[in-house]
Amino acid sequence: MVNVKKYARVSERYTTKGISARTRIVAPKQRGPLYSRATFFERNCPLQFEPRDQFEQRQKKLEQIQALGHAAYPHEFRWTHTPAAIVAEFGKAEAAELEAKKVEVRTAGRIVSYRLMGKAGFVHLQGSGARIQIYVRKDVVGEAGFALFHLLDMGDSVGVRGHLFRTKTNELSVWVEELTFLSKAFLPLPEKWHGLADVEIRYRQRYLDLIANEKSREVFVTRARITQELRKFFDARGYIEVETPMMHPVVGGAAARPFVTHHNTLDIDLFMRIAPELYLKRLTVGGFDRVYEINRNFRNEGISTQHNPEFTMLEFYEAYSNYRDLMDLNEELFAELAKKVTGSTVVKYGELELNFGKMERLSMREAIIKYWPAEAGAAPTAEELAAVGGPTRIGERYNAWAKPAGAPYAAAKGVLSAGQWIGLLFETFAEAKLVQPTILYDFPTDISPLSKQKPDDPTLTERFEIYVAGMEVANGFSELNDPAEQERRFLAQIAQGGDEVPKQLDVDYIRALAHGMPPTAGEGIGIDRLTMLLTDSQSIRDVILFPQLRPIAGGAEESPNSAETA
RNA sequence: AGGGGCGUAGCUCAGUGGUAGAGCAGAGGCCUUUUAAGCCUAAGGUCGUGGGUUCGAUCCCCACCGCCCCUACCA
Repeated sequence: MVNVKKYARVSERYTTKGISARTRIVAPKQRGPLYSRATFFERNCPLQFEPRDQFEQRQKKLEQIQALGHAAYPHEFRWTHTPAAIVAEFGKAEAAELEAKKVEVRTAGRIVSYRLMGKAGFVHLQGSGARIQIYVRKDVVGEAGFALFHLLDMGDSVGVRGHLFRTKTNELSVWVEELTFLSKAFLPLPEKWHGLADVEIRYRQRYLDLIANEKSREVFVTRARITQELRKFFDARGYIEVETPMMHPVVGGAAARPFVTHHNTLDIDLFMRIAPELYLKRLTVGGFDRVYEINRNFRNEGISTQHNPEFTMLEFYEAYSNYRDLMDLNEELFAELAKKVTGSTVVKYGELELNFGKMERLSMREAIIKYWPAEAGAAPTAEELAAVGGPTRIGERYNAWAKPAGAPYAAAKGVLSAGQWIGLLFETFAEAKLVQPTILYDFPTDISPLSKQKPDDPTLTERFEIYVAGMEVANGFSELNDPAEQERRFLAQIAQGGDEVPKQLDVDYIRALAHGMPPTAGEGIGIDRLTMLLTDSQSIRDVILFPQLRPIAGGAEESPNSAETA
């Protein structure tokens, strides 16, 4: 709980009532102890943030800046160079050259270091992802300009006009002739050389993370480049990008628990989508032969370093192709993407070096044979895995060893079909072994309700997944386009029951298939995980700007009247 | 959900069963080429919360809360 009495006492000392209405700030709610309501005498800035002493102090400084004749919140600053542009253009220019040219620049940024030395001072401005030092002298900017300089704090935004030079220590700097106040920071920046280390604040107040941690900024710039390159890749191949509904009357397209929401006027429950798949395939029926969507999916499941309740997926569909065509396309896509984004097809990921230049291909049955633990006895053969009742026997044989040995146990929920056993065995001991980019193909039909069966073996489908660093990053298949078979599989799923399975038949999807869908291959790629791999991030929260976190206990619900009623 | 770790000044961290420590940030002063600028002064803490043991708890014990990691479901 907020210590109301303490704040009330402080408030009497530092009243902010002289500040004009225009200086009000609108700020996000924070955890309880970090903010409170102003007292009756401080209506101009109703929310008070911690640290209070600086919050008050800096508001007073803004008043003084206004008293010097500056606007509290100027509307623009015309610049000629961003800090990054100065560094890029003149980073190598020598002192004599700069002196001769006397390059005039106007640039702006946020103050990230501030060193005042009597009648002069040095400041670093951060903007456009770079830093440029500025040098402010009293005898150059004048009495009024230097008074303004005195009232600046770390975190403030300023603009400067001046020329470039190099200091004694040879740092490229702006010799400031005119200083323009742009915006006041009432709250301090994160600590200056440890930066912002508190991961919770990094996620909750991402803006601070982006200011303080260059690595974090780079991750999100890279993320933007990834989606940009993906769009280029598909656009160049004749695809069109679409947006399909995020609110679905019937869940489908994946096995996952949905979020439920409600539409008031229609008075119906809607499901936040768990996959765009069924809508995108309706579009291939409609004649969009090559179509993709990059957007959010929502799954009401666990949160972990690899799972966020909302995550971004690229899904794409290509008519007249099959899953082999997609495998080839993926090899090209991953290699090209890695190269364009990181500069190399070999990418560092933690302790690993991932080679996107080449993808191993392995069928699911081969993976089980290959990664079968040697201690568990002789590995099963391909014939055993294909035999009637084979997978069940193999699963029981594995578990008979795993349980006493303390190895990962293949915990079957209820009675599993042969295909379910294959999938379970793969996940139990093989999946985590797929470190280098691997295309794992030929999934059992039982666990692939939307994939087309193999012509020579109806127990298997033409489906593959891509694994990297033990993580599933993509899932694609030759799309099942036989409406009768699709209906049979949906009904089998519904009969199977369980939270993760659709409970309702998507009749319109079957009808769409009944209008005839060309042979089509489709795939989904997890953009968050892909970004993790290409930015060397170990947690999905490091690649999602505002990851879902547990709400702050008490804080957000703090009574607006608590200070007044205390 | 189960197991492990962490929680001390605004930040990063020391520390002790007997009145709480540093650096940085913030305030005041000096300083016209600094860059972790420097020097001087003062200020800043319900040691996560609640119980218990004790003459006395920030420290020991218990519970709870929050965050992180691992495992389970999942992409």
